[in-house]
Amino acid sequence: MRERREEIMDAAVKLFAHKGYYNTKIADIVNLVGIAKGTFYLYFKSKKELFLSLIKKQRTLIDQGIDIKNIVEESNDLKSFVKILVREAFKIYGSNKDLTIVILRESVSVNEDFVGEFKIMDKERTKRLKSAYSYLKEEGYIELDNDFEFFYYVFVGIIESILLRKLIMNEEEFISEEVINKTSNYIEKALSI
Amino acid sequence: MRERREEIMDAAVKLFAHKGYYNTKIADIVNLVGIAKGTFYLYFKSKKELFLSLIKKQRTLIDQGIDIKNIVEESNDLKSFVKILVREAFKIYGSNKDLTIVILRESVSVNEDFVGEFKIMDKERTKRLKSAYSYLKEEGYIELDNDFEFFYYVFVGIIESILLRKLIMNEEEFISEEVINKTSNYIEKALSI
Amino acid sequence: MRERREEIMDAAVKLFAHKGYYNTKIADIVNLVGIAKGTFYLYFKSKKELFLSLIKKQRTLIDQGIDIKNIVEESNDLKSFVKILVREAFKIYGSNKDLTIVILRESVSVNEDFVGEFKIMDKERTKRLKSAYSYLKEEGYIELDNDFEFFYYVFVGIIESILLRKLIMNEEEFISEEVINKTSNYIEKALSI
Amino acid sequence: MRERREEIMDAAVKLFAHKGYYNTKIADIVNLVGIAKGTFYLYFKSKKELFLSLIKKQRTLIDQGIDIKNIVEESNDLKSFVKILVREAFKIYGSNKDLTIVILRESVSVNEDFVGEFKIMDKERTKRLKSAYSYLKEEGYIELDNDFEFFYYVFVGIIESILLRKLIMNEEEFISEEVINKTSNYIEKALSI
DNA sequence: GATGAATGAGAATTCATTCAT
DNA sequence: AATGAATGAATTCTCATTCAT
Repeated sequence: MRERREEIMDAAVKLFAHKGYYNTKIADIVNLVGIAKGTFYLYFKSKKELFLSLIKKQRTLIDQGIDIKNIVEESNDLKSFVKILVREAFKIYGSNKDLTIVILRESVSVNEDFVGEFKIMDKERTKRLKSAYSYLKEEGYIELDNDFEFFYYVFVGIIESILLRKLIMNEEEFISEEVINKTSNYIEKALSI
Repeated sequence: MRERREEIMDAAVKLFAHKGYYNTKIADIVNLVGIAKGTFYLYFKSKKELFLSLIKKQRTLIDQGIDIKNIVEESNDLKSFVKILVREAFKIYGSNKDLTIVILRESVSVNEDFVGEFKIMDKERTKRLKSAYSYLKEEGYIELDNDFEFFYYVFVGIIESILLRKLIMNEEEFISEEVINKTSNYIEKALSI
Repeated sequence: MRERREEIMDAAVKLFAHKGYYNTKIADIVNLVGIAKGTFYLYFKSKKELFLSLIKKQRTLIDQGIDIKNIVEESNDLKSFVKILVREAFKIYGSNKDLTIVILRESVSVNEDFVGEFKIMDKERTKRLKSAYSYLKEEGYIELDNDFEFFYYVFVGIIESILLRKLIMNEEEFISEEVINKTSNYIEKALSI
Repeated sequence: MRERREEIMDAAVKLFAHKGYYNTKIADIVNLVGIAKGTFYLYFKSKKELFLSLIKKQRTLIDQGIDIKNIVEESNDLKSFVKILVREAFKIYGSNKDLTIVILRESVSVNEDFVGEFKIMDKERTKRLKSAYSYLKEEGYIELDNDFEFFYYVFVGIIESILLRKLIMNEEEFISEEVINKTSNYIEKALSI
């Protein structure tokens, strides 16, 4: 039998993705899992803690899934770098659709209890993108006057925009080669000299 | 004296922007305005109705502020077109910072009561961007194989990404000429042949 | 121009009859009259006072409309007595339909503020019926063992039952000769030797 | 321990009978039962639902308590029929005094939410009385020109009039043989040839 | 007399959390 | 470990009444 704690997280992710954090009640979650209310509190101190666990899970997934160093080694120009990065990103997000939806949605919202975690998340992403940025610049793959701030906006903005829409539309196979190609093409063009 | 209704909307926008819809209570709003609870309900049927009014206000602002036809007339290539559009967009959003934050944040969330309104908002934006897209294509300013879907992702993704961060960081003068230039540059490069 | 006070009472009666005391709001009343809320309180101390005035009005109408002494003089047997009484009663109630509905409905309900008034109303009716009862007994028109309690139940029960249904069904001309005949026939039979 | 749900209904009936639906607050009910507010909502969706349950309970009681077919079989003339019916009715109502008061009182009032239920109640009563009426006519126990409408008024009017007064006066033993006799006597006389 | 914006006490309802079993 | 009935603080909303203009 799967771990209770994970069962609960899975149910919660489904509900959060479809109804949002505030409209998902503990009652909904335990109903979906098929346990009693009290049981929930054996595994999570509170609804907040559950949510924090989800953020951490997403962090871990990305951490383990995206390794800039690896991508650097595999790529020999801006085009190939961006393409691999986009493919990796889509692969992770696409295999955790509901969790991705939850994070995308709630990360822009403003719950005092979660901002801390989301800031950490953002910091790590920034760190990853910064190392990518350094590499691309060193290699002369992107303009000298290209500053990191906008490098970040282009990457994050385009990818999140696509993710949000494709995931919410619930497109089964949105990580097609075509989408990866197009996405990386546009990003590459925006960033290239 | 300013209209009560607007006073309430202003206070609500401030609070929604900082604490989110769910964490802002009617009590917070009336305290900020300095009125009694009952007074709130003279001007709004409910908290929901207040929020819907805010969405409509944003729609109106954008509707009146962005006129693709005008921009088309004033521009003679992709570069100038994008620049004017970006400038106009930033001007509107920048002069209604809190409202923009509220809409950006809550529009990705999933409140059954609001999805309808947000869908309308998205439809109108799509319509605007489609007419821009048609013009650019007719004039040969963008690639033939550029499809609207990604045209939309690039525009919306980059702009929203910038807005969200700049607004939340509360940068007083984020609509500098430099930001407009950079933003439009990246978008233009992404879209150009 | 009609007296404001009466205008208000008329509007209130209409609303009370259709929606009941609790579901009729001061706002409804002033809207129907076409005056401001404050104006209402120039003529009535409170919603309660308005309602008490209505009860008193009904009392007055019945007081002035039903004169047992008169009916006694005009009748020469149980049949004629009951018939005249029923006719008079229906005439009064029928020409104040809404007010009658209001009183019939609210008199059985239990608002502490009104029980006093309704008790007075009941006392006066009891007094009227008692004098009728005395007369009928003296004349030997009703059985010796007929006690007043049931005499009262028969009269009040049958008439109220008919009134309630006919009024609520909103039968325009419910006070037809036929209804009067039937009603008095049944009552008479119930009471006769 | 008695069922919570029934405990709540019992407390509510007492309060509704004494103070009416509108003057009885959820707070009153839970105080009388000795539970927290939230507990109320574990057993009833709302105050309305609680009231609807009470109406249905009364319907069930009457349904199970009065069987016209049975009464027909046990009786051999109008007198005996009416007497048995009156006795049965008084027995049911008398053993659920408060509930009867509540229903008698609120059924004449005009709450949009309850009219539906009260109409059903009235329909069932009409059906019962109609079958009684048919039987009595077939057997020649009541006049040929006696129409059902007035048959209904006599029965319902007299019985409700007695019930309302006796119950509100809170006469402990109002279902005495004497009251049954008198009541059925009057009704019988009113209806007989 | 007339107004109607403002009031605020009070009511119904929700839901995360607890705890005795 | 598991349960689920019970809790009550917190929240939204209502509406009779007031009072400055």
